[in-house]
Amino acid sequence: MDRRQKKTREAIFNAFTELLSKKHYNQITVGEIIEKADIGRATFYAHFETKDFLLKELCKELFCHIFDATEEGGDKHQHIFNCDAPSSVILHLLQHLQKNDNNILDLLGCENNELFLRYFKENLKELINNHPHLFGGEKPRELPDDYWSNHISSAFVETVRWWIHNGMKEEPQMLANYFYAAVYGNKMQIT
Amino acid sequence: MDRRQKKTREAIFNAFTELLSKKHYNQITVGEIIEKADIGRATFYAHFETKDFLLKELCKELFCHIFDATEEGGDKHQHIFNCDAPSSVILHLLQHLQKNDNNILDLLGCENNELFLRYFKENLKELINNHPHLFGGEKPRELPDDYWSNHISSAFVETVRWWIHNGMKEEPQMLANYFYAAVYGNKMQIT
DNA sequence: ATGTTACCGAACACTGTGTATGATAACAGT
DNA sequence: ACTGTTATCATACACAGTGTTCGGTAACAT
Repeated sequence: MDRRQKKTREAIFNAFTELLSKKHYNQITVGEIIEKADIGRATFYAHFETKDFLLKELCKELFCHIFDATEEGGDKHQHIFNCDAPSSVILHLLQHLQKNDNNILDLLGCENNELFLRYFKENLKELINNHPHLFGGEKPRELPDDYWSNHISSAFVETVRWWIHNGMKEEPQMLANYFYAAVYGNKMQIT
Repeated sequence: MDRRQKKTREAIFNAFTELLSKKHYNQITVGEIIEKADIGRATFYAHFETKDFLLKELCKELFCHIFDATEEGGDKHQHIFNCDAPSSVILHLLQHLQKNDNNILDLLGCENNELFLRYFKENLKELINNHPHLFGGEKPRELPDDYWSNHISSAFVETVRWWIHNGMKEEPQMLANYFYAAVYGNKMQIT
């Protein structure tokens, strides 16, 4: 990719991220973005069709980043999906969030968090559908698969939301325990 | 309240609701609303400061309607909060939704459902905080109160979301069982 | 050296917002 | 029935934001 393209794309993302952490998405104008990114108006529209597309691209990059970095130098995608201890996947995710790479927390903590959490949940649900034991635990017999994957993916996202909303005082370890206690009725403990 | 005011307010709500069921909130313009409601532009702004305020008012009315109508001629607010069988509260709510008073389902089913479910969840959570046994069941000891109320209110809203998204094929009775199985690990059954 | 491509800046048409005005008609109280 | 109040209307308006166009310039790849 052309060095210039990469540069402006980066500049747009940075400006957009910074603005998102300060004000609500709806109130951010393209004018503000290009001013902060210091690029021309036409250039912005050459990269992104609309503000909505920019947001979607940002979400995609963030989500990919989270799941790529979760495997810290391990055997690539195998690590997270076919992990020996599925119960530690959630721990990995939470620890990764805590490190705040890419300023993800700024975005999850601000008033725009709905935007990202929604996107996050949808992808998470899909992952769970493809890898039912991603988070370990057993589904109660009488529940439809889809209901259950929806339930645990929302439970996870809601755990994160609660965590952030309360100032992230708890350690990831504790959070993971909360999650398992709420979802699996305390039948599983992380050690 | 002046008969004229009531009329235009009603007209605005109806027009807005109809538009919401057809297109996304962000793409609805004040112009469309006043045209469908057949009122003057200035009149709209005499009632609602902005489109956002209109939405908030609509949410408020819907939520109040749901919780008022849940007690069907009973002993007023006592009925829902101090119910003999707390496990039937959720059943009441689901049955009420199924009846689709006020076209609530149109709004929950359309692409704007995020808007309403979010509002619904927040109020539900507050209710649960004030009436911990609204849905019955026991909280696992080690969980903070707030985490738990957040968990079950989201679980309920997510149940409704799943139901709607899947065409509402299940009976409220079945849905309630799903909810209790997921949240309380099947320790409680509605009879 | 040359052709390609990204960027700039400025201008532009267009859509939507929220406000102001003066006239009209429905309302409420006496 | 009379009167003052108030909600509504139609129109016009200033303003902000969107997305496009175009000719010129500089960075890029070969």
